[in-house]
Amino acid sequence: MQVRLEKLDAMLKEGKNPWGGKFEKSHDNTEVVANFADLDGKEVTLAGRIMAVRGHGKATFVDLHDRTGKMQLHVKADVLGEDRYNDFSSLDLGDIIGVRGKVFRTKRGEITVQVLEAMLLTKALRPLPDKWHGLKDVDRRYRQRYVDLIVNEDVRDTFVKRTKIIKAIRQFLDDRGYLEVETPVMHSLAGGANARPFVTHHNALDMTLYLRIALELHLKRLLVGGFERVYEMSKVFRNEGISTRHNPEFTMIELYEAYSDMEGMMEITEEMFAYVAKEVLGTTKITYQGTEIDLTPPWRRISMIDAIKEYAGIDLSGQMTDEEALKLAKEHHLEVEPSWSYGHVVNGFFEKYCEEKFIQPTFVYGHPLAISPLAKKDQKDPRFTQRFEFFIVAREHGNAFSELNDPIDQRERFLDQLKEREAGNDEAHVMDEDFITALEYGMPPAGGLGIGIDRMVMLLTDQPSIRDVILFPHMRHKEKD
RNA sequence: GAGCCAUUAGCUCAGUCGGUAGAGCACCGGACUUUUAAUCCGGGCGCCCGGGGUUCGAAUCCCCGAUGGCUCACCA
Repeated sequence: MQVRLEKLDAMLKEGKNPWGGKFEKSHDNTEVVANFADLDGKEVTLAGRIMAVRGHGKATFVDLHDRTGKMQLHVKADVLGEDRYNDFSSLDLGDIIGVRGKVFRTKRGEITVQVLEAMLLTKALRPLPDKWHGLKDVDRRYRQRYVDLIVNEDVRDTFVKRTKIIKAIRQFLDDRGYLEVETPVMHSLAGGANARPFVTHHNALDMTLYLRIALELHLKRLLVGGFERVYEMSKVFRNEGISTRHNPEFTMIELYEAYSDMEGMMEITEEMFAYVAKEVLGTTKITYQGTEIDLTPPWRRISMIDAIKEYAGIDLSGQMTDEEALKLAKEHHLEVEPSWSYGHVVNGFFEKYCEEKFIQPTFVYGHPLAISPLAKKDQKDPRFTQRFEFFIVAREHGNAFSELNDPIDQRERFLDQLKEREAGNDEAHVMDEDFITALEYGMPPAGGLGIGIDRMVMLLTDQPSIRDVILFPHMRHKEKD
């Protein structure tokens, strides 16, 4: 860096501008390669970052990278003249330059641009990481993602794919008549999910606000308002632990469709995954961390009670009291909370014995009422709801239900949640009177679905950690030394 | 929050039994006009994550801390 600062000083003294300005590119690098037949022998202007230099005395080869890829430049003293050749030679790896030159093919067959004119557009003051090993230090890769992106091509590819995935989801829903909307990020009540919120404060109104933990309750208000198909794909925030599958702020899509139900949401889920995989990867058969995953619809469907029967060998289908359920939990060494009822025990067994089994895409439906305060009851067995979660590579990717639209039932469910909260569960839902008022105006029967976008991107880009699909993941504040 | 592991040159990594710090790439100087991890010759490069301790002597052993990774817990 010291040497580069000296070079910068020298340039400034000579009256040269190391920080550039507008530069007209005639082509991107890969366009030159793609259109070589037409461009052979013609002039082009290119711009990008110097990523490799191979000097041969009075001639030099340079790899110039732009957003599309690499182009080899050939720089010769007898073309540029001695002085300007020497100027060029003083450039460093990492510098951003613009060039004008003639397209040709080298003896070795590589399409190359013979440089006729070159100008420095930006001086890089810091040296790049090792050209061969790249940047591996995970801490720095996440904290200084810009460096990661400069040197690690596969990282760039992952984030380009992420954007394509999100675009394909929008396309899929827009084609089905869905309306994309924006609802508030700051809520006076953090509802719609079981999670602890981030808390902030509005000074002028002197009121506590929460960053949203879900999109649910506002989107359902829009169903009341007459938007029959809506979705929002955006950030939500949960004040919880960080892991390879959890980031405190993450991207979620929730969609709601009037006159649909849980089964309609199953169809839309499997079709959406298949559509997106096909658009972005060209296939519905993918590999995740060495395991073949087949996203082709239809996916397996199994009830939660049947799953527990199959994988834990425990039959919870019969009528039983909360005490009996808790006793059963104890016998199987399932850790329980004092506030738990039958429904929590069912969920506990499911999480302990079943979740890890669902490698291939699977809908698990029929969640207990106690853990599903916003879902319609199962008409045949009111202990359960018309709700499903779906699992791929043993990870929950999303959650859906036939939406509860009975305001009287909804009020009771909220009251039950408040009891849980009083019993010590600080993630239980809060009462939202305005939401109940909205339901009282009439919300059409509807199916609703939420999908964790980051996990979906992990799956489709074969990345092991959520931090590999979030450009700037949350990191602990590094202590200043 | 708990356990285990890691942290050494700009980057990727070695460093044996505790004895004055090493390689490749990058960088600097030189040679070289079709190379592509170019090659060849020469050179400089260090708060060994931080702070204590043990020791004649610590990158190395011990303790505390920071940051990261993995696993677990939490979290649908």
